[in-house]
Amino acid sequence: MKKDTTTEEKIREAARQVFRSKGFYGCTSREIANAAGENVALVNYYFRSKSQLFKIIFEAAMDDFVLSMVEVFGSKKSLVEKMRIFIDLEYAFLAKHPELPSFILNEMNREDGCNIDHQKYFLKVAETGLFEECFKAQEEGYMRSISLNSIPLLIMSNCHYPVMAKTMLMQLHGMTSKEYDDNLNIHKKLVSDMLINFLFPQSN
Amino acid sequence: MKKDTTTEEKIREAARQVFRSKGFYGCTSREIANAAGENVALVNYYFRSKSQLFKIIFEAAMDDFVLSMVEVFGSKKSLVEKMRIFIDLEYAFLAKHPELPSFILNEMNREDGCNIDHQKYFLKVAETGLFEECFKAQEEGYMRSISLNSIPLLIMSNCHYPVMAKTMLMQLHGMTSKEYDDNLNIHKKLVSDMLINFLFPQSN
DNA sequence: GTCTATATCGTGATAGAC
DNA sequence: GTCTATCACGATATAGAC
Repeated sequence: MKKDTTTEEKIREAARQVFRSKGFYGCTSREIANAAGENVALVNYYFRSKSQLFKIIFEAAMDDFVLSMVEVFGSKKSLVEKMRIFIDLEYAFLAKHPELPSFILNEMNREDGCNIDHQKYFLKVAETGLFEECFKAQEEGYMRSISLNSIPLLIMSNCHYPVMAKTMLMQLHGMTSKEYDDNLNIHKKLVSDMLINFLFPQSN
Repeated sequence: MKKDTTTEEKIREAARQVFRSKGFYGCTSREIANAAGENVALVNYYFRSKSQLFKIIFEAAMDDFVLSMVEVFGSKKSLVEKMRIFIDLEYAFLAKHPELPSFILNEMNREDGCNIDHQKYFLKVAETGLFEECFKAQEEGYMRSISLNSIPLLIMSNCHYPVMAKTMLMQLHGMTSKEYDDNLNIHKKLVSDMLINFLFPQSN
């Protein structure tokens, strides 16, 4: 079924998994090679260096990271609908990629940030017209008049943080992983209601 | 003015600063020694190893982390008042220690988590009686009946994430550090209003 | 393309002079 | 207590045989 995955693909996939869960400094080239079932020489043969390989993985992660935002907000639904759908999709997406928000934030904060042009990714979000649409809705009194900067921040805070803090929350409440997952589902509904009610007051 | 800070204190303070901003794997013993204006031998003379030193710094960070929660929620005010005060104090606290939430979450997620008993810190939060008080308020219809697990999560999401995501937000909106700080202040008010309105519906 | 062997460097930690 | 010198190890990266 797996078909003929090439050595290069095996290494890339292993790097993806290892880098995302441990970060650039948290792992070694050998660890990636082993995870791929290969040796270190091949890692450098295909990708020249650990840094180069990381850069590829990070950029792919940024693509994943902004893709879900862009897809939903670029669609033709009403703003409230988009918001609800986005939160739902984002929770589903993060259930599959729980390490992504921490990975992105941490690696963006590294001094030695790999010379990556982060900004181009965020331009994609702006290009969906999300901000213009919110501004218009605010003019019409349909949406609460708050800073446009606060809107994505409210959404991301309430979608990303809950998955980033999994370990801490399990300790705080003495939960198992299963119990945490159940709670996350309940929490999602709250977040959705709270944000919609706050951002679109008359939609009660 | 600085009085006689001992060598040991200088190293501890340097370690605190470096570990918090870069994490355990993100820095070296020599880097800490240099930051303290001393050499590596002294680091190990006073603290035996990098791991031992880290453990001390991490535990102090956990104290800081839960202290603000415990202080406010252990006080004698009404629940709504506590909530508003807590959010205010938390934003002020995080303005001084913006690296703390990322540091705690990241280091707790390390496999090699230094044999630290995290749980005892979170017991302190539970011991304030916060959860019982919320439960009682819910019984009385004063507070929205949501899972007790979701309450601290809503608060932390909206207090911690905004400071953790500083770099990303600056890129997303093309802001300077100063502009980010101004926005954060505006955001704090929104968060406060949103959470209070959601958790205590009749307090409008 | 793939492997073994190796060069080079930086790291944590310590020995030993003062 | 403090420093210099050094050890032992593991890291990235590459040379060179196959």
